[in-house]
Amino acid sequence: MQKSRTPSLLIGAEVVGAAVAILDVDGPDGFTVRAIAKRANVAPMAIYNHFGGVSGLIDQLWIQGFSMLREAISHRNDDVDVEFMSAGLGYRRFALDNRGLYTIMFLHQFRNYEPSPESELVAAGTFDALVGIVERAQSVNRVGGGSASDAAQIIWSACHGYVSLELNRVNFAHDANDAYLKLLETLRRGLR
Amino acid sequence: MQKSRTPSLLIGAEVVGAAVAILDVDGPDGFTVRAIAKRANVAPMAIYNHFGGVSGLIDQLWIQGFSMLREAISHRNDDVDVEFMSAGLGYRRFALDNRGLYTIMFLHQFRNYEPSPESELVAAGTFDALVGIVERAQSVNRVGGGSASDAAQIIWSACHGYVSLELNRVNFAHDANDAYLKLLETLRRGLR
DNA sequence: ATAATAGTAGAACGACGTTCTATACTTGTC
DNA sequence: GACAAGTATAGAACGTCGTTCTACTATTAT
Repeated sequence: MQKSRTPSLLIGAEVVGAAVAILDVDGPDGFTVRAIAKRANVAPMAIYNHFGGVSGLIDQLWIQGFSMLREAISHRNDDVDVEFMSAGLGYRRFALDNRGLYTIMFLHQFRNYEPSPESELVAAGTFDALVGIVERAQSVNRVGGGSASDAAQIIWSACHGYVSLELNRVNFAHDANDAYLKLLETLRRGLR
Repeated sequence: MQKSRTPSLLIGAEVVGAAVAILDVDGPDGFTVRAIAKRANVAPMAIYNHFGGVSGLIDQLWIQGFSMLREAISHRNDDVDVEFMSAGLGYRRFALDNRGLYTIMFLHQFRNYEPSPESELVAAGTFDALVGIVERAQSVNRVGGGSASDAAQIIWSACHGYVSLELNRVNFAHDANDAYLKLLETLRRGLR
């Protein structure tokens, strides 16, 4: 017996919300079609009708994650030092506040999933936002004159590595907040 | 009909070898009990008899990985700059040469797997090796006088982040080798 | 030669991703 | 309000997964 139906237009949002909630709480282990559908009050088939399967759903979450990350690191400021620090702090805040999305983006290789070309483009756009920050810092000689891409890759690597280890509970620092600040300062000094 | 038997003493090594080989080539997707057993010319049950299940096998690989990583970053040298750089380069070389082990240690959350307390100890020991390098650098004022653990965490974060993104093909640098060298130099300058 | 040890094959269980089908709720149109 | 089209639903089904159990047999030690 069929109890009720979720309107077409809402299904996408409900499923995405349920998927994120499950990832936040249970991690990849709880991320199953049946569990997501149940939490979204939706039939398992809905995930296939609306996203073309689990890979399509993950792709949607990937895109949402990189879009949000781009916003999280983008805080234009005339003081490039302030802009750099708030980008770095924003990166970590995004990861800690959106563990589920960060898991999809960086922490887990989902079965049979490969990011679509469109998803790769969004990720590249997020990276470009960071390159922009570096270029503005270079224009006032706060960062050395080498390749902006290389410097951006270095910054991203360091920030990602830190939160990645932190989320996996592999942080031996005395104060996690303080150590991250030190990391950002180290990058700023080192990149001069 | 039973064709032949693998002697008890060899089963462990055969299974570990097969598991690593599968991870290296196929990644986590190919990492199944049946596939590992087949490649090792062993019965699936052997994994349960010898390792107590998949979790036990992963634990063994985790321990082997962190032991090898410890060796890979440990190259005592009177010149602390040389020691630092060879540790950094050794870290990346280990990751690139042992993608399967690195996947288990950092890149994938395996279903129902939590590192055992013994495994955590080995990982902590690897981190301690890095702390030792930092302390020797501090003793000759090549690294600032703050917490050695914090500095080690920063270095580990940056190196892990770089190879993690690189292994996931998220590297926008023009020359991956060159950008990694820049990363190490940046850390060295920034940590003064 | 005999007995203990231990690796083997194979069936079985529940849960997974995925596909298919028939049903019945919703929505838009007359 | 009646009707047709669209679409979300439940449920069965397939193959594969981790895991457990059992009967069998190759190996090893006595």
